[in-house]
Amino acid sequence: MDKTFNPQAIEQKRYQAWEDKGYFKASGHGDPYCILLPPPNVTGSLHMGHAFQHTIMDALIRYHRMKGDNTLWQCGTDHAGIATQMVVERQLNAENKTRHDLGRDAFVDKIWEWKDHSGGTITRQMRRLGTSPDWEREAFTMDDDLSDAVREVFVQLHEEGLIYRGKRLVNWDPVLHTAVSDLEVVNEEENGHMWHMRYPLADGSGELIVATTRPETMLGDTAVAVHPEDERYKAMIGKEIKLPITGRLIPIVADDYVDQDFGTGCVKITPAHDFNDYDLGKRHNLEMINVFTADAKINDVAPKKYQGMDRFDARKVIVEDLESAGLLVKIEDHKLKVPRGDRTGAVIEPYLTNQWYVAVESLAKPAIEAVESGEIRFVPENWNKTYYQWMYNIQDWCISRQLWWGHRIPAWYDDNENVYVGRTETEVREKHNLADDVSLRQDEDVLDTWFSSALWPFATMGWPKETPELETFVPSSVLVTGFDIIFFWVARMIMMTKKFTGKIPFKDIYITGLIRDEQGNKMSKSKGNVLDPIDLIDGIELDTLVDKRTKGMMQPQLAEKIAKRTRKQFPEGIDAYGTDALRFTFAAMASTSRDINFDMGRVEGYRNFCNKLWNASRFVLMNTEEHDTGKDGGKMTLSLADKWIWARFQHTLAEFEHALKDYRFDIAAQAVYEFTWNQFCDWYLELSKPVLNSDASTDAQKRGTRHTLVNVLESLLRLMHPFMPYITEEIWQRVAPLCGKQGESIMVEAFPEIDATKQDEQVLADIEWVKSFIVGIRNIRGEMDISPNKPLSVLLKNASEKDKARLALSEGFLAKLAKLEAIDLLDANDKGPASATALVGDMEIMIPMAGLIDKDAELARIAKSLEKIEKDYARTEGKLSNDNFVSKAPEAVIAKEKEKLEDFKRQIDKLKEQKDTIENL
RNA sequence: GGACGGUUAGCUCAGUUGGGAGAGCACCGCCCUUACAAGGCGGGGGUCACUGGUUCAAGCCCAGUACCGUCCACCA
Repeated sequence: MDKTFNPQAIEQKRYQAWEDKGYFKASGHGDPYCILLPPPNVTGSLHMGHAFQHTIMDALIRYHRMKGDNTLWQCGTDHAGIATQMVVERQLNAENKTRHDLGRDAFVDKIWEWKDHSGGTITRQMRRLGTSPDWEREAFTMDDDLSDAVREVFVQLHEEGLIYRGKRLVNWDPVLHTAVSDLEVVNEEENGHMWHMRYPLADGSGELIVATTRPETMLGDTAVAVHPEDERYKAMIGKEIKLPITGRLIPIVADDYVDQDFGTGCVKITPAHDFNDYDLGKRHNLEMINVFTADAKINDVAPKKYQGMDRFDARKVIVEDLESAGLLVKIEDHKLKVPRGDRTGAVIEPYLTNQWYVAVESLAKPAIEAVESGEIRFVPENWNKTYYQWMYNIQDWCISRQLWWGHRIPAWYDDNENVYVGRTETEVREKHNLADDVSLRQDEDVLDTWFSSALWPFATMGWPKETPELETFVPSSVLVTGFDIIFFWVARMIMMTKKFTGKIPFKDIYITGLIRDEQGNKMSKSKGNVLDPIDLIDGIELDTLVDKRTKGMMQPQLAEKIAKRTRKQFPEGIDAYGTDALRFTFAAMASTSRDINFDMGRVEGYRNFCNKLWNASRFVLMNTEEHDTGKDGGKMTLSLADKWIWARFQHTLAEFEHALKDYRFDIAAQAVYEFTWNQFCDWYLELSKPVLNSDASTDAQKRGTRHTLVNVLESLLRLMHPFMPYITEEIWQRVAPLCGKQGESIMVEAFPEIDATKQDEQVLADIEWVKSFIVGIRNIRGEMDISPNKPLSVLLKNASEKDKARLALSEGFLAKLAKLEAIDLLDANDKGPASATALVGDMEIMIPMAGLIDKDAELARIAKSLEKIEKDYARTEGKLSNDNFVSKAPEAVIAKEKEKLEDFKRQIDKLKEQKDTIENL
């Protein structure tokens, strides 16, 4: 084995072997355990959020697989309608072509071509991360099976009247030329203006001043609204305005919606271009005049002058025209929320079109109940409030998109615009008795990508066919995902799965935190703070990293700043930390907090941890390979340390499993780390050396220690495997045979089980005694500047029978670890020579000072600990002298305090005694 | 406007039912001790944001304040 752990050397070959052997498939026996991978976009590449969530899912999957469960990780990718279409369109644009040059069929073919060729990036990267989903079941939301499910759901919902078509105001993306759902619109506050415009009354008797942030929409105004109680305008209700520029006559209406105190108290109403105006228009039966084209230019309803102008150009011209007509009162600066498409960033336009909708109310009810009843559990629990808040106010879902890539809506129209819904055109004709010569054309639109994602829990299991998987793996065990898609995806899966299977889709929903940069900023290309998980695994040169962060930016002017910051933060580039270190980092950071600031220092720390494990294993192997490890029998005597490390391991194992049950991966990781480094390496390996290296040890003792070394390590590797699959496999292959194990791979071994016979509190206490003995001496050495190499003779004062018994059990350990050449007991009344002392319970360890220890230094050391203990003593005494405390606190607490007090007292007495002795030298 | 988080060591974060403030990194000192310098041994460092309350006892429970953040809705 190399002296330093080198992840590159092992990862690839191990993964290939696992996949080739089919270890990722569900075993078919045991309790079902299933996780559904949130299907990443087929266009996507692995980002830190994926890597984090996939690590957690893989840890759970590997754990349950090792526990013997019938474990399935269902994976796949999402066709990601808009994202994918945009990627391929950009490629066409580069060739100076548009999708319209190709036509729909050719364009869709082109996307499939792209998918076959380039769609595998993210699944390749998942493999680098060591994830173990059942790749043979990998699904794609546009696969035939899933498409069948989509059509089936659509038709059934339509038959029940839960899918309908309607002409309504929708969120329209004028760049993509498609409707989008509410969730795909992001509202951000931006600086804008408020224009105050004069609207003259038709009878010439006066005017109203309206305030608007969108003057160009005045072309479509069909009313002016005032509050019914507004004294200023009450008299004008019912009169007409002569709309400037168009000259149309529009009514003044009264409506509660108007806020008297905002703006002028007069609102221009444009029902075709504003959601609130739309509602108001319906209440008042107003005309709806659409003045925009699909790309948000002024259409031919408007006066000739404005036709064909972009909406923002038209705004300028209209404001100018109003101004020159003396109709512009003033322009104020005004902050407003601007709706933008989450994909394009284009300002979304409320736009009147025909779309398909899902009526969600009846679907939402059982979905809410599933969470309220506790059948589905959010972890952390608080997320259910977010879920309820949205679900209680849920709006009908616009599911049609004017795109080419996606599931085409299974609806056909005849020449009279009658609509027929069915699984196929043939079915439609049969069902509606349409003769072959009736021409039918299919709806041009496709479905929202999230429509098919909503079916993921059952469509991937074969629905609508009745399959064994549907029976076994619905509901799945846990959904691991981010809070950003609770509405988009989680809620809709619950609704659809309840509706079509009658079952819940998953029992637990573990909501992970969001990975941010070390300062808490969101990682984004424009901030130039994105980390690629693969770069953390493989490492990356500084120049390459700078290139990656600054190439192809939307705002190239930021490039220089980003380059500079990157060079400052990573002067040497990024080290190759390896998959296991990265995974362990993610596990260790997965606490309950909703934001996770990714700290490179931790990756480095856990890389060091891998190296520590590697070298500890090297030590174990050096001392066991080609030696008798007791695997074939033979008498074995276990040392105190051997028994202790087993007892300690039981604790760690219990803590790990308990933490995993609560999805506290941070606690689980911490437990493993602490055991491995602070117990196994720092103490047990050191404690094994005296046994292995001493001529006085018997074969049985050596065999016992070797057996323990190799078997504890082997168990530990299995414990760690879910977090760190590669390094544990690599080492296990060498270690397992020394334990007499024949298995092919650690990943199909059983997870360690708690062995009650190895839980031994007495042994744990004994080693604590040994440790404090050794630490006491090391402390004196450290503070008194006594070289660790200098052998010391120590005297023990006030040793009890128990101390003596423990001494007998551990003399070899003490001699070696504290580097002692002699340990002698003092008689009860012998004060002994002037010494530096350490306390182990009531026993004093004395290191005679003669020629070794400076008087003042030792006095200072005593003063320091005396000060500390006296403070503790005072606090405890204060408590116990408080009548309220003594009369009201539980007895156990009081007893504990009393015990503490006595302990402090004893320590103080001994320290004072020491002080006197030394002062009198 | 509504909902939900956060504030603990220089940094990133734990702190389970209230009962002697923790980890990693960073820092200081000593050490290349035959697994590991990506290491070993020892050490320093915190008014637990603030105010008040409950309690014998509060980082933890309650009320309020300040600051930071997220989501939803939205006034033209």
